[in-house]
Amino acid sequence: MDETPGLRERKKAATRLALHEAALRLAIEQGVDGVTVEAIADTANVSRRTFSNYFSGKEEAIFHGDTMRLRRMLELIREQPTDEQPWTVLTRAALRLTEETYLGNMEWLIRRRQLRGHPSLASHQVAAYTVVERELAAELADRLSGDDVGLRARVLAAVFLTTMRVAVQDSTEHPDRPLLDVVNAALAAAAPA
Amino acid sequence: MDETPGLRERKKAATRLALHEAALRLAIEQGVDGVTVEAIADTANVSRRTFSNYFSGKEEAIFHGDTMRLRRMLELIREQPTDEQPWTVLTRAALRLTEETYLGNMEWLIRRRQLRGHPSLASHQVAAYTVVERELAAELADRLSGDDVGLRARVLAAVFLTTMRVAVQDSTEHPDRPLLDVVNAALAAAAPA
DNA sequence: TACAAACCTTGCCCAACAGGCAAGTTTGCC
DNA sequence: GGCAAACTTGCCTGTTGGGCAAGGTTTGTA
Repeated sequence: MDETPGLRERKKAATRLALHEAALRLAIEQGVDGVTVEAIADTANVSRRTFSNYFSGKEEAIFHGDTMRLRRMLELIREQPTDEQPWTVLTRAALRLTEETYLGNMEWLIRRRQLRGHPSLASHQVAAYTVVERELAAELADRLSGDDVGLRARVLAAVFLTTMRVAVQDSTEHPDRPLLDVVNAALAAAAPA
Repeated sequence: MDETPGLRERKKAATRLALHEAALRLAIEQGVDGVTVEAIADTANVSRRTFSNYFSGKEEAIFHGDTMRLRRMLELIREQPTDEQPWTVLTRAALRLTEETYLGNMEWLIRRRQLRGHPSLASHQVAAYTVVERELAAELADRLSGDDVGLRARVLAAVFLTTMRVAVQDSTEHPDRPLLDVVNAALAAAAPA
């Protein structure tokens, strides 16, 4: 374990974060279509060309926060014993992640909710969630047995991620209800037999 | 019921279909990135500008086949009695749709499978499936009762559609296995408690 | 049948964008 | 210190989405 992953890596993470935050802020302020990649890059004190080295488009930059959360969730899943019921593992990871979100960078939730009313983003959010689908499926495949392990793992991963996505979406539309509640209810509704 | 929805509508449907087929064929032949919107429009004997009147990008054109299938599935769902278990309704609709796909335009399945190996499309396929999510959720909400009807309907819709998507994806990667098998197995793995 | 309104297609246009390339700069490592 | 790998930047090109307005087509109505 390298405590400090090297200056280069830290700088990259910093620029990526700066770009993400600039994108998110500008998108909230001026609407997604009102923002240009150039404006985002300027705000992050970086050239437009460099933006392209980090993200393939503004939407990807906007959802980098979600991406980081999902990566963290993968960790939480991998940390758990392999002899537990897969859905139990997933549920626990989801709830822990939600707690962390509240304890730590609650910022995320707040700004995330302000994206409400920019519906053109929906498809890109979905895309962000499906990026980790294969990775999660691979992890789950190790925890399954019987027939069709590959397919069942993919289905389980997709079902879980889509449920999390719906929970977050629903939560942005009902900001008064605690996210933890929504996640709980959503997972309960999706729990496989 | 109007048997013939008018000349104008028929022409539009024809153009849309021509664009879709051109997009699909060219994408299979030359790879998704190797095709320009202009080439697609040319092949369909229509101006580049007109393409934009029908689709927002080549990927949307490519997945128009999936979109039509999903619209058909919505019909199959609406046709069913409202006092059945929602998941039963969904399962039945999925199986009927799969049968229809085999009986009628088997073309779809064949060409669809040839898209394997163009992974950049994955996110757009997901997008195509989520377009109908709200519509399906609305339909399901009428068939649910109890608490959290709105959320549960959205979760159910999302879970079902994502399962269908995974089934189709998996089927393109295992072309030897009948699609009906895959759909069955996927739905069984996702069936909620 | 005539005709007006609604609707489609097309060409022209422009700002935005992704990404290849090469020169200059920074970081990692010995 | 010094070299190699990696990163940033500017420049450039082909592609793209979509606004606009001039024509042509379809539809509904009289």
